[in-house]
Amino acid sequence: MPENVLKILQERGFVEWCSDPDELSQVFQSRVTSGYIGFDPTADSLHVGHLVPIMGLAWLQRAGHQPIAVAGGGTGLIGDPSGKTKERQLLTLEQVERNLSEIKKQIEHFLDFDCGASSAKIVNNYSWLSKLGLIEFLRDVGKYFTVNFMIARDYVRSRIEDPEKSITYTEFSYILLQAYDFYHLYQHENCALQMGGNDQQINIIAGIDLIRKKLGAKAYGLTYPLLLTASGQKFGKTEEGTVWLSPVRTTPYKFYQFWINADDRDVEKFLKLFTFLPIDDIKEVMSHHARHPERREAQKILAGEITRVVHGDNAVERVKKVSEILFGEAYTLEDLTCELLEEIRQEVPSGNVKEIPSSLVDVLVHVGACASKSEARRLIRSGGVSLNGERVDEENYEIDSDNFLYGKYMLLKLGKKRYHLVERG
RNA sequence: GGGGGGAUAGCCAAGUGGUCAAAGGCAGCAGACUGUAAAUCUGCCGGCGGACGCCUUCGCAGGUUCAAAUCCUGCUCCCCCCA
Repeated sequence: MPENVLKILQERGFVEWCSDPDELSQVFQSRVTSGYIGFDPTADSLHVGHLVPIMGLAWLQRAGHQPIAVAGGGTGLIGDPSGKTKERQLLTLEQVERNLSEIKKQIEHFLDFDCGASSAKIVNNYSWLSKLGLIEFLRDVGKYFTVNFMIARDYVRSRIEDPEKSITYTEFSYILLQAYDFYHLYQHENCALQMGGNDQQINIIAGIDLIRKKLGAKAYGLTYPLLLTASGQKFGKTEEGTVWLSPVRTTPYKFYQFWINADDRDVEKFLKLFTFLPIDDIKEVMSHHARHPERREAQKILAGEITRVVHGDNAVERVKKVSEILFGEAYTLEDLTCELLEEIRQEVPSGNVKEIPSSLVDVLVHVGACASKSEARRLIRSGGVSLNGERVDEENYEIDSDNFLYGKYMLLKLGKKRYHLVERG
């Protein structure tokens, strides 16, 4: 018997808005229900910001319902103007396809595609949107929306009123396509629920309206809260940029570190949103954490759980070990075994250098750790550089063979958290 | 159309002929302290070079001067007031 997943989602902080919570709860309890979320194929990888919707789908499945991930292959060719102040660059068909195949692999880590009635599905809206004729579209979809409704939206109106900005017909039409998606899925996949970020509320409502007007049927919508960190930053960004799920874009080590660095005030929220731990377990973790916040137990569990799902068991073990050494009590040369260095090499920026300059300053520049010699000197002078675990206090430090562990590795630390491994090639 | 004020480094903001690469604040970087935190304290903070030096900056373009962010001329943009 399927469960009322709405209750679970609410408990875990996934629900910002729901079109009809009471009725939707009934539906969840009475039958296996399909719900979908759209993913924009604007990049070849998802990032941590996408984890909320993905986890939402995963919970749906765990409660016995069917998750559908809709890849926006068609809508991605148009571009959602929601929350955007500028016209977007259109993606080419090839770009969209390439991005989609990568994104699909990432989603597959979270969803089961072979478990009977609640098997997950990935569909590409290009497959139906591309077949839609213009006349047909204007008569069968466009007729149901007034321009008055479409320009009432703030971000549309602001772009209409500001002559500097303006909005094209293409982007203006976007909402109708998304509404049509929902309608199509309702008909062909029996999908009665659309979920999305809070900025998607109006687009979802448009779909619900279209289904009601054309089919006289009832569909439901649900939005997730937009995440901000406790310190007011947009969730998912670090100084170095977006935290991606792709190990090519963000190494598993950096990914793990991102979660380890979560603010105490955010940890509980994150554990609920980004792990499958039962609420009671999370409560227990948090009560331990409250007694000894300095141990970062909650962050460690959070980081371990998510990294395991995204990057796998092996990666977690490796990344934990590397983190322990790099951030543990001052490590000594003996700790830096050859195997460990091999692993560190995979997790931090590293470079294979043929001809090693003789001065540390030059190495720092050569390896790309510092932009100029002046910058390198400044960093050394202020005590921010250490070599194989020992601080360098000499501005003109000269490199020699002894600095290379096992004859080939040199571990540089820049500041508190940046590492760079130089490999002699 | 008339009158007044303004444009300074990533941002805010002093400076009104030399001592100005330019006070102060914020942001940023690093160190100490910590929990790989917050707060606090210290140093750095236009660029480059082995810290003296060189190069590029004070809206733009010219000019006066041994010397200009500072004076003069023209231009561009912004704000306020009067019509």
